[in-house]
Amino acid sequence: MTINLKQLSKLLKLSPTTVSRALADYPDVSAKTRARVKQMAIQHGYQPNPLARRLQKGKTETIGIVITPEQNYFSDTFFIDLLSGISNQITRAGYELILGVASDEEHEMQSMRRMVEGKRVDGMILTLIREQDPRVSYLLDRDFPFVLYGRTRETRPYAFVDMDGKQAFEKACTYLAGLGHRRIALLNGEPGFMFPVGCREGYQSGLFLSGLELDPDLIREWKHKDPSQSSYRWTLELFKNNNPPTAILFQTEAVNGIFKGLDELKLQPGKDVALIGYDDLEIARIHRPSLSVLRPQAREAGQRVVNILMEVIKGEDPGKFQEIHQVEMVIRETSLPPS
Amino acid sequence: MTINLKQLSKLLKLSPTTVSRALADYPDVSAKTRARVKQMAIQHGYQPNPLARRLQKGKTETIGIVITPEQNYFSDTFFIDLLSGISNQITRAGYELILGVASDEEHEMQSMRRMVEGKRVDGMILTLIREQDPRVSYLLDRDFPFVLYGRTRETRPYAFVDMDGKQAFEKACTYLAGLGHRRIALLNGEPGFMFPVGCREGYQSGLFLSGLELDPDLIREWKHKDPSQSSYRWTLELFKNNNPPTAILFQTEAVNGIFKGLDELKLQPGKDVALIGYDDLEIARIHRPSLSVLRPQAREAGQRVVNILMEVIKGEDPGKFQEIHQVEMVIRETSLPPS
DNA sequence: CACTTTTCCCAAAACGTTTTGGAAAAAGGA
DNA sequence: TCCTTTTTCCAAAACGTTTTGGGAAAAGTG
Repeated sequence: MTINLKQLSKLLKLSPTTVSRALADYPDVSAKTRARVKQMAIQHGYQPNPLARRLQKGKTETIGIVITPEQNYFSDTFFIDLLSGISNQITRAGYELILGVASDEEHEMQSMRRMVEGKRVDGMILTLIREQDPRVSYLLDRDFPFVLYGRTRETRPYAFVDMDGKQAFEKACTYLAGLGHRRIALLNGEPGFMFPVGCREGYQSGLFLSGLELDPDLIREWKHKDPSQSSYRWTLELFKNNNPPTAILFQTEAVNGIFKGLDELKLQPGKDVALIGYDDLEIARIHRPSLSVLRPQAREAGQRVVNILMEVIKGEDPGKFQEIHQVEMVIRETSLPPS
Repeated sequence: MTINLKQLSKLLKLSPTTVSRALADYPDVSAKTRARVKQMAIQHGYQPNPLARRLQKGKTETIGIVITPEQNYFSDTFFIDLLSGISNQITRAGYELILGVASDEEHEMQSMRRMVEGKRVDGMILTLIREQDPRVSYLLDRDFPFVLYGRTRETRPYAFVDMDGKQAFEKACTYLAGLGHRRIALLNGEPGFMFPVGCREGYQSGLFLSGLELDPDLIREWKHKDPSQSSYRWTLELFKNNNPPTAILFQTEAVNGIFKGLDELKLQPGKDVALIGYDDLEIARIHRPSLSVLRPQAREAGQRVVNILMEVIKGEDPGKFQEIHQVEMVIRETSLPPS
């Protein structure tokens, strides 16, 4: 059915060497034969066998990524957008994306080690980064190429693409303060992960810039394993306060719980309590009133991650690639002045 | 760093042949040397280079899958559960899962062709199957191994694992009728896909078994691209009926729109309208009242898909593998008798 | 014309396995 | 003991590429 290099070269009455080099645009094959080779290759639908090529080149032409189901990041459009950017860029480079699905931290590490130590990939992409992330130290220790989507606490240089969560939350916070809100709550992601750290920094800095004082009673953290339930409980909690918030900042993942809590408290989202979420999930656009959000460009970030990883694989210094992307704020209907 | 077969055999003062055969448990190597070889292999952490092995064996040891972002199947736990079952089973077989992300039908096909014609995979897994699915005919035409999660209209024999959507909806329908509901609506998935076909059949058969008549006004279809919005509109529509439903069957993906519609109509889910959804998504468990659902076992299905695919790759007749899995019904709080 | 340079092509080696087809050594049978 | 069978090992080939290291022919130079 499919033709290989030897057969193609026989057809052309050339050596496999020349055919290979013609297809790879080496200068030491004449323009005429190159054209002839390429034409014949197309005509017979020749494609070099990837396995043979990779073996010879000593490269797997493959990138690995491991996801975890608990990772509610997977919910809705955000993660799939990131993955889409990653996948498309990898395909464009002629590479492959191999996927591991791990049920917990231990299997996550195990899956990654299989890829790395089994010589199954040239590089790794990591998401949902923890403050202390064993995956990062593992890869740094053996000098294996990788790029983080996110950041971690690590002094050695490494490559990452991250969203500017700090600046985003600062922007949202000062925006709300500018509308007259003085009691702004933060329903943040779970500690241990790196992302909530930036959110909190931005929140604090936003309060400070607006001349507001930080009240620890207005900060709560929901659980990754169970965003809706935990955020529901914390919402009720927040309003037990005798000086309750008039606005809440949060990750959109937690929105169902918040809506539910507010509903139970007979508070109308947007009207009685201003809301701004991080991530523009479907529910944010659908809901009435529609939810104001901070919108990271996941697709673009995914593409950058891959481009950077390719450079790192080529041997570039990972420390050179540390990108922090701006996050846009989309004002919809849940960010009005306090009533 | 890592050792290869030649180096290992030198260490053992054996030929590469013998070492290779010892590790593969061939009977023509003595128990003693086999033990010696294995011990040394473990000690040095030897792992055969997958590229070399695959090239020699003429197998990629790789399975491909292509997903699309619109595929709101991706939402929440369902699809990730399926993927998790697939991934784990593939890993167990020493294989790899490569992932394509395609933005539309055309790119979906393109991505699959790259995998198949580029000799990048030994088999394909297909999800979100359409009634007429060009992917299926493509693969059948070139006799390439594949397994469907779902079914399609195709006379040639092929392997699939599917959920018994028909039986599930029949069960839900008769259950509701048994409670006294006489006006049961179906908010079904988009035509063109295969899945809603079974749902509708089950719905009709359930009505029939309960001695109820089918009213076309009680059947509506939401759009894949926009489940919430379209189901919201259809919910409002359903209750404009001068003989409105007292119960709705639907796919849980569409639940947000339904809740919203009912809310606007001042109807309480579970109390004024009974609801049973297909798929046990997080929202179904979280919501108060909690949603009664039909629960497919996605993880198990994923594992079966892989096991079957392995058989088909070995050359077994695909027609032998056609599995329809039972779907369990979970009664929670939204399936009460009519008020 | 004789020499050097450039252009164009190729044979052979290499990548790291597994498989094929023996062959030597040991064991069994008479 | 001699012949046959079984056990245990291995050299060489193969998988399909790319790279290495030339080498012959053509073109340029004086």
